[in-house]
Amino acid sequence: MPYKASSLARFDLPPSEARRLQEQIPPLVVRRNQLGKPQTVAGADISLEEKTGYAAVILYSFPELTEIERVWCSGQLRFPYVPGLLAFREIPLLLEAFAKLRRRPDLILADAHGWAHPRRAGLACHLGIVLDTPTIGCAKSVLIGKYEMPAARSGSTSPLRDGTEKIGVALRTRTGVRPVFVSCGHRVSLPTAVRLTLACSDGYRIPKPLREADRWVKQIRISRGVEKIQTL
DNA sequence: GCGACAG
DNA sequence: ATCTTGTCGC
Repeated sequence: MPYKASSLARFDLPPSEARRLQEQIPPLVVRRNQLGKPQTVAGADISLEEKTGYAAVILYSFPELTEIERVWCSGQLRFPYVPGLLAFREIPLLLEAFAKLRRRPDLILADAHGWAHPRRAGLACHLGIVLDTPTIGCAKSVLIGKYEMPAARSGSTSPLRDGTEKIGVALRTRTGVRPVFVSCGHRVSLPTAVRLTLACSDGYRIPKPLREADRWVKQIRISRGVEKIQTL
């Protein structure tokens, strides 16, 4: 089943226009639960060498977290890395990877922020809208906002705020280890996003779907790099 | 003007 | 993100 089309699926834009496009996103973002009990969850990540990017998506059953299928693809990244515009750099390749998936995920974990973005239009929100699929933003560091360190215990949270607005949470996914930053992507409320992120965590800081996608895509990048050298 | 800045 | 060895600590 193809993904629903979106007028926001335009990524070959100059940074100034990309920012303008992002302003259209917040009103379209659904930050309440609009997902049933997810039966599957996908982790997506990108690895790069020079301008060539590799994207991988691994689909798991939920809540068992048993792998169902994995896909990857590679291509040239046209957009530079600009803080706040990560979506324009990574989403095109991610879309190619998701298109290869035989089954549509009920939920996607993105290695990026969602609502916790200067214009409330992080990659997780953008991807969720373009794919018309529930998404959660799960980032390893802050892009915008301030927070107090949550209690050391796994499961502890503390709000991530931009001024007076709570835009996400710092979440301990593992006791004694620095937190990850969870924010709404699309069709998932913040409390549910936290609950689902914890449900995808298995004793490591990074939730399993993202950790495994990251590990696999880096491995692909390296082996492909060697392949290239040996061909010369 | 200065510092911050997902991946 | 990626470049990189050893090293501190549970």
